[in-house]
Amino acid sequence: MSDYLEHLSEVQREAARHYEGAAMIIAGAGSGKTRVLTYRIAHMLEQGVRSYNILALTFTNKAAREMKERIENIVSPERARSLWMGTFHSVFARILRSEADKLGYPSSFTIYDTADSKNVVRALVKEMNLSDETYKVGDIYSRISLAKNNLVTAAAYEANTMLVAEDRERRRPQFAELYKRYVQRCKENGAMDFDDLLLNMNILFRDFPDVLRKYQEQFRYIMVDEYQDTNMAQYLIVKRLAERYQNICVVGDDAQSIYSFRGAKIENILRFQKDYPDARLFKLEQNYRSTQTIVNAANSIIDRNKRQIRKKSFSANAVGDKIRVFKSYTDQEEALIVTSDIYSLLREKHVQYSDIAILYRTNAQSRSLEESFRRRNIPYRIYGGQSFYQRKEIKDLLAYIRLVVNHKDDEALRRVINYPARGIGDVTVGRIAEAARQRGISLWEAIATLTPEEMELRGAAVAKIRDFTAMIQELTSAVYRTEAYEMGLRIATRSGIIGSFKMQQTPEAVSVLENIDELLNSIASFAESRREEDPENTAVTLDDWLQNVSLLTDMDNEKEGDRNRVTLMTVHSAKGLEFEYVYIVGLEETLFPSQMCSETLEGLEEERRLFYVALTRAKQGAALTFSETRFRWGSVTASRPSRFLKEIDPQYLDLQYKDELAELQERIDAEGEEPAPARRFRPYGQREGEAERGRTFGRREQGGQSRFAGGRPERPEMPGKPAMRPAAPRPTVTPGMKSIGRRTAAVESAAPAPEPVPVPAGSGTGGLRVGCTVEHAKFGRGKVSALEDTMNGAKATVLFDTEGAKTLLLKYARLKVIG
DNA sequence: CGGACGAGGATTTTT
DNA sequence: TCCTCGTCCG
Repeated sequence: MSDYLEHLSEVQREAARHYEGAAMIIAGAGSGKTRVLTYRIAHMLEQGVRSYNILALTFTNKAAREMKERIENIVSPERARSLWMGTFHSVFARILRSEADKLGYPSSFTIYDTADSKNVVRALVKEMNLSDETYKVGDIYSRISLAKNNLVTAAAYEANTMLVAEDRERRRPQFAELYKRYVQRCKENGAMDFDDLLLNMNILFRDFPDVLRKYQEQFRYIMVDEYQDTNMAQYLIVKRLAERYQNICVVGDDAQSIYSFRGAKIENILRFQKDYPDARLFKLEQNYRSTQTIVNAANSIIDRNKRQIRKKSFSANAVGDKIRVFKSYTDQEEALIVTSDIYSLLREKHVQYSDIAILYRTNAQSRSLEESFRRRNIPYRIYGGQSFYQRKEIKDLLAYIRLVVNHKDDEALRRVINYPARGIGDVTVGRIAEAARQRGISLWEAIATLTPEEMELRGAAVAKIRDFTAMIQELTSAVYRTEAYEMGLRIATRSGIIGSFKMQQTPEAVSVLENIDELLNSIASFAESRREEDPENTAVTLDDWLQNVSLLTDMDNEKEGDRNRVTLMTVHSAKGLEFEYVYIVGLEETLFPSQMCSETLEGLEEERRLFYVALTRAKQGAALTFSETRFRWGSVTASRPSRFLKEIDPQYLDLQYKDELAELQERIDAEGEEPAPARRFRPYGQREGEAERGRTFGRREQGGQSRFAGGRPERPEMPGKPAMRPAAPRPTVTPGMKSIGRRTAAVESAAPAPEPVPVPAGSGTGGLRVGCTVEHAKFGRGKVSALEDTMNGAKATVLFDTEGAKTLLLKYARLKVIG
């Protein structure tokens, strides 16, 4: 236990042992940052620091969980138990719940995800009779988010003549009003959106000095990981918390800052030493992860960025293989090349599926890869944002749970009042909404307390509303005395959701039921892990679970069966991870770098950092691919190789299409550094303006926080809710996996014995022949009666047993060959 | 009121 | 292509 520091290099050890006072650790990719943080905390605990005095903020829940596990292994689980470790959002949600009354929220407030927030905006735009052309939901939402992240409240916004003038210029004069109503509506609904979690922390600390003081005392030691990706709101929270003891350690790498679109300010890390003049600076420059080739290649790219803290990242590992570059003609061929290359890896090096990752710029790119993997029996796992929770059935069930726990949640109520269909239509809901609006009460209060006459309801609607109200009431009364899983199941059953799908015998319905089952299972395992952590806490209720759920992502659930699979994810989600072999696909102009970002220098530099992040995920080897055409926006578009391919020092590259090397170089050269952007694809929202405005907020705010207004003290303090750990295990989901057919394929494909894949010329038909029996997720079984190869890919005419003859494009139809 | 059907949009990245 | 939204009819 005392030799744990010996696992560190000298710099690492120094950084780990320095825990009194401020410190900044600049940690290059693969420099053992997590290790340092882990040992640092372990060391503090060994030195007698109490675990509950330590706050460690990470970027993902997974990172927090893993770090905590490692710490527990070094010291002991008991000693590490009360560490405050988690994402900004989850830690602050926990604090806000216990202080909610001060800000006028219920402590069981709902956390709105992006989709919920957009629904609110959509409803408001409608209510205010604004054109949804000029007031595009996405634009409005991101502007609100931008304002919040820069601590500009609705009141401050309205009072800011400059911002208001800007909106007028942009023909969106109602924006300030919209913002105001949005905030109001969320509060009425007892809900906070993601940005509120940060903004409200600031308001809390600003308006309640005693509360701030309390947390300053509690968090005497603060650590922030991925500091380069913190935004203004996060920065200020940390600054306030650390003010008293100044025991703050931030870790980051400016070269890996990739979240400016979300308001992250790279300045925060650049400014740290000004904020804490006594701060010690540690630079971890040795990369222990990757081969020299990979590190050097990555450096050769990032060196092109102007604004950065210079550091010399180096590797003392093997030189390693060159980075291979593949070219394909279509995105499907690209997928095939990757597939077949994976097979060679498996054959030639002793590589497991789980050692391999495919990284791409946009989620949409996963499609062709997925398809190819499924066809060739490569087990894979897609990590895609929030996908599981965006499934309709999941959102529906969640809405029920939300409503049961928090009656004020109008969004949830609207969603479920007629789901499953129970004869409460728009007209009825409209009348209720009107009655509620007139009285300034929530929809729930309306249906629960008003008479039918007051809501102008008559006939069948009255009884239906009464039944619905009674059902919710009955469920609510059970929540706090029923175990979480049990309660979840009861809601799913009682609401009629399960019943409505059980009636249908379609494969879709079965799949929906499976998803619901997975959600319920995740509740069960959440409850279980909570009980493990805290044996005295016998009653884990559904609202405990709910309060965490919107902060979870796909990353947060890993199932045993998921172990040995190829990982598919966006570059953004790959941050902080590492793999033996990495494929970065879709290296084309307008895709990577993204069209939206490559028009400004800042944008382009961020894309470059993104590429740097992607490349440095690889330990042993990396391969890059690009395609000449790609299926985008519903049709095939031509694309050109990414400028990043040219930016890598060619000595580290191994082009796999030798005869065309010259051509490539020529072509890139001819096109110059800045290919003209294809303007026609540009959407309404003016990105440049957006960026400018972002800066405006920043400048404003630094000078005067006085601008932000917020909740005033209302009631005395209430006892806090028991603390929550971000440990809810989640079901395993392959996003986009809709039909059972697809799921089965994914599971079965865990087959061993990889076989070589021929790289075909016209591979469209994938083993299909006339006369084959096939299975289709929707149409069931059928017999192939004709095959045809067209420009668009192969087509098959299938005579289905039940559905008759259909002609299907093979690249879309998921046909399973049976015999 | 609710289901069927047709039109049109979708793709930046995430807590 | 797939999905969502709006309209229309039973």
